[in-house]
Amino acid sequence: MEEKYNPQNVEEKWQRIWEDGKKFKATEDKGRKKYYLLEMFPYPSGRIHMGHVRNYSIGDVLARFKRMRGFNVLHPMGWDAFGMPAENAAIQNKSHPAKWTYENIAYMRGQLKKMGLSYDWDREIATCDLDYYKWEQQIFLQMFKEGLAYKKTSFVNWCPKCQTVLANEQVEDGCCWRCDSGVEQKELDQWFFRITKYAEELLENTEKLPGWPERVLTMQRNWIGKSYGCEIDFPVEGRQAAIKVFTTRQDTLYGATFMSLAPEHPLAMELTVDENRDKVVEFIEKVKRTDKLTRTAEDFEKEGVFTGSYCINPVTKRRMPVYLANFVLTDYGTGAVMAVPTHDQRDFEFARKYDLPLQVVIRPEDESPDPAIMTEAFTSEGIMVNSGQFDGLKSSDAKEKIADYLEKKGIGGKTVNFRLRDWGISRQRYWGNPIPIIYCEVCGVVPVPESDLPVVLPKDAIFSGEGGNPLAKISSFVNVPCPLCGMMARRETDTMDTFVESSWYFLRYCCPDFAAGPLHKPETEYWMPVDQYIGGIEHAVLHLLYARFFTKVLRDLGYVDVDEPFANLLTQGMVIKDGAKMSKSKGNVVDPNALIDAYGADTARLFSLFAAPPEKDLDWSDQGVDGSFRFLNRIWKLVFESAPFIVDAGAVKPESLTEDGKKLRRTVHKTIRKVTEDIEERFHFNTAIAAVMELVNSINSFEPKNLPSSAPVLKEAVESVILLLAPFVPHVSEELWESLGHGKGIEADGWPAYDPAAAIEDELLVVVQVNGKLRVKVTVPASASEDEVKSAALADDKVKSFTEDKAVKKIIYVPGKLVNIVVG
RNA sequence: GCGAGAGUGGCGGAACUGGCAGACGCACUGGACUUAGGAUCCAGCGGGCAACCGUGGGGGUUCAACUCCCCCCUCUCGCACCA
Repeated sequence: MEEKYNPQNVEEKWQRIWEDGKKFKATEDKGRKKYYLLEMFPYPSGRIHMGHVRNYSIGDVLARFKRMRGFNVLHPMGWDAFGMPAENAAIQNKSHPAKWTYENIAYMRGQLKKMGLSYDWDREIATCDLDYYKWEQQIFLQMFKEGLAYKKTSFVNWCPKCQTVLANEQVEDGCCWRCDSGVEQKELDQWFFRITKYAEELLENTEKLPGWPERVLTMQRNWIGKSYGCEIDFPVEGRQAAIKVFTTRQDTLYGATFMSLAPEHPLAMELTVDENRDKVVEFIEKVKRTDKLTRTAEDFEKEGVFTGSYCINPVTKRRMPVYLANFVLTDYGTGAVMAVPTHDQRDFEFARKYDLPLQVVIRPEDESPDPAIMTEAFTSEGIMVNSGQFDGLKSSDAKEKIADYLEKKGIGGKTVNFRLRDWGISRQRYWGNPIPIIYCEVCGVVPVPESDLPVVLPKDAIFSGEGGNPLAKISSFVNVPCPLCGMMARRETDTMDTFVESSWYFLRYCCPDFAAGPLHKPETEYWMPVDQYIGGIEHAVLHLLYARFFTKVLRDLGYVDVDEPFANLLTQGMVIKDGAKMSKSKGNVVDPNALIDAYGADTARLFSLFAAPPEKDLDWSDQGVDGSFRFLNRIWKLVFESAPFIVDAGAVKPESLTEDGKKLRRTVHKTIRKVTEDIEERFHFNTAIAAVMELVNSINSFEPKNLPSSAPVLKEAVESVILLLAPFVPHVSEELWESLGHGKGIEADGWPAYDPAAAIEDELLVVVQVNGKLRVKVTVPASASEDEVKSAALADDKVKSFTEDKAVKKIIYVPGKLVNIVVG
């Protein structure tokens, strides 16, 4: 053992031992309890950043901890490798997305290995590998067969110059982020996954995920958005047609004075009378030119246009003018809103703007609002008025009664509505998984036969950045014979959303080499569900909901038999520096490479775990890193200096311990308990590390170290420090463990055992309060009775000075902790 | 606007079911060792001379509140105006 801690030597040595010995290879073993630990896999953007360091350090603590506890741990890593940045880089560098991606993967894999993360690299997956995405095509075909993948038209943000679809984040002030042209709404034929079929189960199962943070579940529930309401038919005047409306406020039905349709509503043009046609067309065009982002912005002005038609309120028989309104969304409900300006704020503003009638139907307990002078809608519950037979009821009761009434009259009825919409997966991009579909003029939409899979992404595309999807310009790819009739047909050139790959990669990790299908049941059955999933909070809804959806689909297709993929979820906070998220534009990025070169991976890991609990944001501090490095040096020195005394020492004999020895041993076992609980139950690695630091401080002040009688307890203390630190700083721990004569490696020797007998206190420190204020602390024997503790408290001189000449009213006693003397 | 979360020393953070506010670390101050120190070791470190005051602000419940309840303020994150 060297006198000085040299992280580079130590880390290289142990990383080689781990890799050569395949120490982290996971093999199914029914005789052992399995633990599947997973961190969200990275996008191969080029280099790892501090967020990765943090995420993977957190995961590695748990992986190593569980292995030391005897679990059969699966801890895999891979790459979410399809996506837009690769394509952009190809355009910029006149290169190919595959080249860029695989180079990045190679570099980043090296970086992760230098972190000493305990992955089973034999299970590595890159989603752009044919061996991965071809199975996804098979799953797609099965979903198509089941009606879970289907095609429909929908509106997208479209840049006319780039000839490409834009995500909301690529639209800046209504213009394309790249060429600055005005963005339009374009109707495109797109592929969708029918996630709404699983809306009910996805919602219900949120109750069965106790290991998920409550706030993530809340966000998912809100996203799915189940609401109970009514569908109501409003007959159109002078026609057979009716406008169907969804509402959760059927109690306000008698106050509906006009109708608002989404501009995309199928009846919009049909109901427009000739003399209003120009204005309506102009309005629809204007809404089409507005991108989704702007349209949903807070300060977006509510505007509309009158179609010239009327519908009839089915209960009041009032004529209701039919408007198109820019704030009504075609995707939610039925795309039509019965407008109740007195009791809905948006309708109120709209009515004021276009001078539409108001009718109050709910009033507060003690006043009667006057529509003429109202300044805002009354949206709370109240008493029904102007509502026929329902007058006088509480509005909450009227909801139920009106729903029943509508059902009886055949005008409408109760219904359940979900906010959740089907998942659009079509992307007009090259670097993604091709959708295995062929369009034949005769046979129509033809799925590629499974025997013809895979549809290989062709290499020979040109990345000019102009004219849309490069795939569509490869004629050998596009022009293929129809699998049914053999006539020339056209291949689908859309690729799948990259969220599809990340929706099932955790299943493929169970059987990454299986060559006969996407998944192999014996392995998925053994490993699934993921016992602990770790990743950023930004995935609280989309990725985590899609992965849950896919798991249910694959269950119903017979591939897996779990309902939920992730038993426990830990969402970690961002890495912050100088008050902002680390980013190139802010110039506050700390490069992991530089950190590891200067201090070693153990220090990088230790600091990122010690500076904050995982779920909170972490404030980066270069000085804090120094502190972590110093701590590892102190440990090194402690082991180096105590080794001569303890290497040959025997086991502790509790009966022959000195007072100081007993005290040190008590600290050791209390620390073992605390660290175990902090890791296992709370993921509070920062306090676990703090506890070990305290133990180290106790060992350093323990004297004498050089006597034979001290050796056993000193040995136990020092070895406990090493073992407790092993999940956090594995390299240095292995080295120190070996230097004390242990040859098998730390994980083989296991997690230290907590001995309750060794942690028992002889004496207790009891806090004495007078009227709730701390006055003194008294030490009593651990065996002292309640009366003895109270007497000891009252006998104290300082306490006496606060209690004399006052009557003791009451004494509160919290066993082993506190006495509060109430005087008056 | 809706939804979710957070406010504790100079800083990061502790305080787990209401029971010692500030563990642990950083920074800082003083000292030791020293040719030297950005190394190491020792000591101190919320404010106030003190009584006391202190967990964003104001009320409340309680013997006791960072913790529970009500009102307000500030900050962060997410979003698909959710009828």
